[in-house]
Amino acid sequence: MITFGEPSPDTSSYTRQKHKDSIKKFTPVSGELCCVCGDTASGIHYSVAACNGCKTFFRRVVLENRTYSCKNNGDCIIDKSMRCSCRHCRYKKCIVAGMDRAELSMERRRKRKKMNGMADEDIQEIEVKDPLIELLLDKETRYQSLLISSEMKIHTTLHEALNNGQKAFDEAYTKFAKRMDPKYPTNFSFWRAKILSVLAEWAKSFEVFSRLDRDDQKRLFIHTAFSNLVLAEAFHTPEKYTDRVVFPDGLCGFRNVAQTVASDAVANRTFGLTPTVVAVINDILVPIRRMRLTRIEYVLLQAIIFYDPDCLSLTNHATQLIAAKRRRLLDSLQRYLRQQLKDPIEASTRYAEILLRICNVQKVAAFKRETLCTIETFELMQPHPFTMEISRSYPDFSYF
Amino acid sequence: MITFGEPSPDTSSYTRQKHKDSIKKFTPVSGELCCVCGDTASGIHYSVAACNGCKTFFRRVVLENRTYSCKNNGDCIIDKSMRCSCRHCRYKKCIVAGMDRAELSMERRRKRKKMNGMADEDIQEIEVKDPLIELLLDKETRYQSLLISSEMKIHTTLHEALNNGQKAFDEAYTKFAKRMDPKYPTNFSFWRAKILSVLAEWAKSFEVFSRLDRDDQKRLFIHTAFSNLVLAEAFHTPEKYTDRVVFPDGLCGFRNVAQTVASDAVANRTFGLTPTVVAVINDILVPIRRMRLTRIEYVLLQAIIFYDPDCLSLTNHATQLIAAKRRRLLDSLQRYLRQQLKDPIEASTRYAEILLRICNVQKVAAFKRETLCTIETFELMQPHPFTMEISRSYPDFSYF
DNA sequence: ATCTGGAGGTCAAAGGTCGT
DNA sequence: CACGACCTTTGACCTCCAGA
Repeated sequence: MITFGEPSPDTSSYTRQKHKDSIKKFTPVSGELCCVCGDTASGIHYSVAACNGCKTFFRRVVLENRTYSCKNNGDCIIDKSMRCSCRHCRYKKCIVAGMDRAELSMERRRKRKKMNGMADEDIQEIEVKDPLIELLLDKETRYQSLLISSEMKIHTTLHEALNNGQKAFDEAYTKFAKRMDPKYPTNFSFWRAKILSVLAEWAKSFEVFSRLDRDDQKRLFIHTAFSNLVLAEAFHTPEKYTDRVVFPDGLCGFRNVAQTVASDAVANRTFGLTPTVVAVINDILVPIRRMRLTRIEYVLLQAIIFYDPDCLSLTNHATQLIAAKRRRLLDSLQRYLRQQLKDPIEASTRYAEILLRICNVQKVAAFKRETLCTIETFELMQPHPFTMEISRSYPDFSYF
Repeated sequence: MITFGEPSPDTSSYTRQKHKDSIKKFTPVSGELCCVCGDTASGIHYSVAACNGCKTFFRRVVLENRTYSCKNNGDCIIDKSMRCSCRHCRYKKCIVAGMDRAELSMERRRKRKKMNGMADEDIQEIEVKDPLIELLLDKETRYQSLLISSEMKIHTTLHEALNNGQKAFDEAYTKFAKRMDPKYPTNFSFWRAKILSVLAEWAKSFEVFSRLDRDDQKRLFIHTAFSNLVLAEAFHTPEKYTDRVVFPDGLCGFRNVAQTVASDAVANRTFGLTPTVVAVINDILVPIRRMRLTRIEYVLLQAIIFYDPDCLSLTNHATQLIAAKRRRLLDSLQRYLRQQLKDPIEASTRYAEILLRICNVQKVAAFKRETLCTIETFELMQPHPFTMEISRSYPDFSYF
C-alpha cells in the first residue's frame, strides 16, 4: 500500500537548499559539514569532510594543474552559495581546510577514521516539553533571585565579570537567597550596573557561551548587553504599569514627557536629550505589553537577542557556534508558538511580531549607550564604571 | 563513446538549484529525511523517502533474501551514525517505515520514465498570484528604469520630492525610457542622492502613502529612507560580486579593508571611520547573498522596512495605516514562503531569517547617516543636499 | 568470504565567451 | 548592448575497489 499522502512536488531552487539546512539542524552530527563551503558534506574526501562540489573541484584543480588568481584581495568568502565565485580562494580554502593532494595519486591506504565516539547526539524525539525553554525559564528565575539578592555584587570590570567563575548562577537558590534591604538606597545607575552584572552571570551560565574564547565572550556581551538591559527593564516592570519603568525595589522612571517624544518633534528638540527611560517605555514596554509578551516568549527573545551572529569582530568559530545556537532558539520559539496557537498562520504572525521587537530593542540600547556617554562626557552624572565600560567599549566592536 | 548502456535512464531527479522560473523538470521528491535513518533522503525509494544507504541496503537484503538476527533486543536505534550497527533492526525499520518489496520487481523492468515528466506533473505549477507581490514587482521594475534614466532628476529637497506629483513612477516605462549616458561621470554622492530620489517616487506610488498627511509622509520617509538605500545598494549589486557594491553604471565601492572590520577591532580604531561601504557589504550584501534572498522576498522586505509603525512622531492615524499595511505585507510574505517551501516549519524559519535582516539594515543605515553628518561637519566632502536633508532630519523624528 | 564508504568517472545543465 | 552558437565548469549520481 502506497502512501500518496505527500505530493511533495516542486524543487524551486532554494527549497531544496532549505531542506538540507533543516536536516542539518536536526541531525547535528559532527563532520557532516563541508570544511570548505559549509554545505552538507558527502563524506570524507582527501582527508576532510567535504561536499561533492568541493571534492570534485579539488580533484580537477590538482589533476589538471590549474592555477587561478583572485580578482579581489584573496579574502573572498567561500560558502555554500558563493563557492563558485572565486576559484583561487576556493582552492586556497581547500588547502587550508586540510585537503591532501597525496590522497589523489594512487594512494590507497585507508586511514582508519573515526568510527567511535558518536554516542552523544542521539535521538531527538518530539516532546511536548522543550528542554531549552525549561532551561531558559530556570535561568530567568535565577536571574530574578540574583537581582534582588544582597549577596550578588556588582562587577567592576567586564574582565572580572567573565573571569569570576560561574558560581553565582549555580548557587542562585542558596547562597544568594538573602534579599536586599528594602531600605537600601538605590538609583538608576545602581540598577543598570546590577542588571548588567546579573546578565553577565546569566550569559556565563550558558554552555555555548562558556565554549567561546574570552575575547569572543567579551565582544558578544558588549554587543548585546544593553539590548538585554533595556528589554529586561521593560519586561520586569509590573504589568499594571505602562507609563513607567519600575525596578525591583520600587524605584521608578516615569514617562512624564512621553507625549513630547511620541508626537511633537519640536518640543523634543526643545527639551534636549530625551530621557532614555522614555525610549524604553514607548518603544519597548508599551509594545510588549500591548502584544502581551509571555514569560516564555520573553526568555526566548532575550536569548535570541544575545546569540547574535551579526555581532562583528567575532572569530569564525564563535560566529558559527552563535548562529547555531540562535537557530536552535528560533526553532524552539517557532515550535512553542505553533503548539500554543494551533493555527500555523497565526503562529507565524506572532513569531514575526516577536522578532520584529528586536529592531527597537537594539535602537533603544544604542540610544542608551549614546546617552550615557554623553552625560558622562559633560559630567552631568557619574554612571557606574561597569556600565560605562560596556557602553564605551561597544564602538570598538561595532559600527554604532 | 562511453554511454553505459543501462544506467542512463536517469531519474536523476536532482537538478541544479538556481533559477526558479522556467523550471519544468519533474519533481525531485523534496523528501527531506530518510524514514529509516534520518539521513538526507536522496529521493523516494521503494515508496518512502530514503537515503542512498538505506535504499541500497533494502535492495540487497530483498534481492538476496538475506536474514539477520539482532544481538540485542531487536530495538536497536537506527540513525545516521549507527545504521550499520545492526542489520536486523535496520531492515525491520525499513519495513516499518513502509518500504515496499513489490517496487523491486518493477525496478527490474527499467522502464523509460522520460515521458511522464511532462504529462501530468506539469500541473504542479499552479501558482497563486498575489496581487500585492505583483504590484511590488512592478514597482521594482519601475524603480530600476528610473534609476538608470537620464530623465529622472535628483530632487533637491524632500518638500519638493513629495510635492512633485507622482508622475515619475506612472511614466517609468515611457517618459523615462532614455538611459543615462554611460560616459556620464558619477560618484557615490550622485548615486546616494539618485537612489533616495527614486525611493521617494517609489514611496509616493503607494496608495497608502498618498493617504498620509504630508508631515507623516515626511517622517516616514526620513525614518526609513537610508535603510532602503543601503538595502537597495546591496541587493542590486550583481550577484557575482560579494566584495563590492556596484552601482548601475558600474561604479564600484570595494571592501578593501574588509578583514580589518570583520575581525580586528584595534586596526579598526586605527583606521578611524570604517567606510560605510564595508558595512553595507559585510552586514547586508554578504548575508543576503548567502541566504539567496530572492527578488520577491526583496521587494517585500523593502516594503516591510518602509511601513514601520515604530517610526516615532507619527500621528495615530498614520501609525494605524502603516501598521495595517505592514501586517498585509507580512502576511503576503508569509503566504508566499509557505507556498514556496511547502513545509510550514521551513517557511517559518526563512520568514524569521528574512525579518531578522531588518536589524542590520537599520544599523547600517544609522551608521551611514552618522558618517555622512561627520564627513560633512569636517568638510571632508560635500554630499548632495537632498541626501543631507534626509540624513540631518532623522534625529528630529527619532532617537538615533 | 561480505559489506561499506571513499576514490575516480560521467554528463546534463549551468555559466562564460565571442563574433555578428 | 542583444542574440545565440559554442566552450568550460559544476556537482549529483554512478561504478569500482581497497580495507574492515
